[in-house]
Amino acid sequence: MATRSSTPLTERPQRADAQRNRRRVLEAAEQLFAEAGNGATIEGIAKRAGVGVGTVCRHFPTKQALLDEVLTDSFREIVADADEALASADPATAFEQFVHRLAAQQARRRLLAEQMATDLELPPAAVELKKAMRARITELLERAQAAGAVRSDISPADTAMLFAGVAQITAVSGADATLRERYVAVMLDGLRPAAATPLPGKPLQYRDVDRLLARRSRSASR
Amino acid sequence: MATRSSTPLTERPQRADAQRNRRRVLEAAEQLFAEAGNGATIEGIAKRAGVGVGTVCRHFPTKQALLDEVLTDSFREIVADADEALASADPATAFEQFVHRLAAQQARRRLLAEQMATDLELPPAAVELKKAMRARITELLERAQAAGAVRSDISPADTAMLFAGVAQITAVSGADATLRERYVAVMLDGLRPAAATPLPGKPLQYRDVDRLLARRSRSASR
DNA sequence: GATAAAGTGGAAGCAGCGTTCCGCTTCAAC
DNA sequence: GTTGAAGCGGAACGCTGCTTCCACTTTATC
Repeated sequence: MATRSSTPLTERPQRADAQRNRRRVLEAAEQLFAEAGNGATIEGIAKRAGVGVGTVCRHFPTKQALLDEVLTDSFREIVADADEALASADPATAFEQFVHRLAAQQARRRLLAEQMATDLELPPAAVELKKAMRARITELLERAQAAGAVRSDISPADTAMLFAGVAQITAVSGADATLRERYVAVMLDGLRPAAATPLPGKPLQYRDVDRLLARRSRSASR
Repeated sequence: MATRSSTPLTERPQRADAQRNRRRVLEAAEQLFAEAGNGATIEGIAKRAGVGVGTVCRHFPTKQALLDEVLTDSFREIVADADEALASADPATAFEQFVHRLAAQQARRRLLAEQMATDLELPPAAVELKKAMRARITELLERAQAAGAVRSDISPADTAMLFAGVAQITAVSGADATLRERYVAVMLDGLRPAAATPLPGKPLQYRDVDRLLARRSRSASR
């Protein structure tokens, strides 16, 4: 959706078979990235999509471009999930529902979990979506806190980190959805006001997250 | 300690400088694996140790061998931490103390967190240590549960997974110790009987973990 | 100190993977 | 149908990182 549209106008639309192939590649990439994270190979993606490597590399000039596209889709879906949850009347339910969905997204796309925690370079479209996602998380959390359903000494960034951790470990170990939900539930119990014991340290701010990631990606690129 | 001792007896002890270099390589490897996980390169390790790549590769014939050695050390330390905690009189304190230490180990050695969740192939020495570690975790948890300090519907394997997740996300994102302790504390709150809401699914057993990992490492070796 | 074994550094070899290139095929406009 | 452009596959290329090899240096023994 991003790559193709560098055609201003007065230009031929993409050929039908090309469009079909592009979609196939994207689907294959999503699957393989989900299974193997960044370890998925172009050749593997091409094979699963039933095309040659050349085709993959024309539609997406570099592996990073392909990765960006998949990643952007993920953010889009998370934002959509958040909007759906926000429509719910009950703030507590909204928060819990969203958190389960967030973890599911991250588990399904191992890639996403990896990237959310490590890489800084994001395509412009994804940057916007990430901002939107953060705003939604903040709203969901603050509403739940105002309703007394969630302890007040944690921040949106804390929330994101905590559930990213749970999602990542279940995704990486190849566990199933039930196990993931189990751990999300434990995590949610830890966030209830009733359970709250004083926490060490201060709530994490989003700008701290960005600083951490910037520092890390500068030192060891991997 | 494992590689060198294939010398039965009536054989020269290793030369002094060789021993020194071996230790240096091991230290450098531990540092770099901790920082960059499996992404650390032999050349980087050699450079940090102040030796040539040839030297690294003679002491440790493959990268995996080096990795095994570092990993085995980690397990050893965890078992030692557990023994120390077990010596504590109060089961609740013992459990909490150990869990903080476990997360610290896993965060310090990003490698460990990765391997604990993904790879199956372990050197024989590490296999024994892993068993010992599991036994310790079980004992710490069961004592804490018997004392009413931890909810009874979670298993030792659940515990390991949960804290591995927290440790991994803080390690990968390069967060500091305070933040990690903060999240471990939230997690511990989630484990208190007072907070407990019914959990979906069944407690994870260690044999389930092994099955998961076996399946995963068979499908995508990465 | 002389000597032989042990150890060392780094260049060369090799393998995996992303990217490029080009002759051939397929589509779609006329 | 014909034709030209768009798209395709996969071999070839280059880069990066693990491993091997060997001429040279260091250690320890006599």
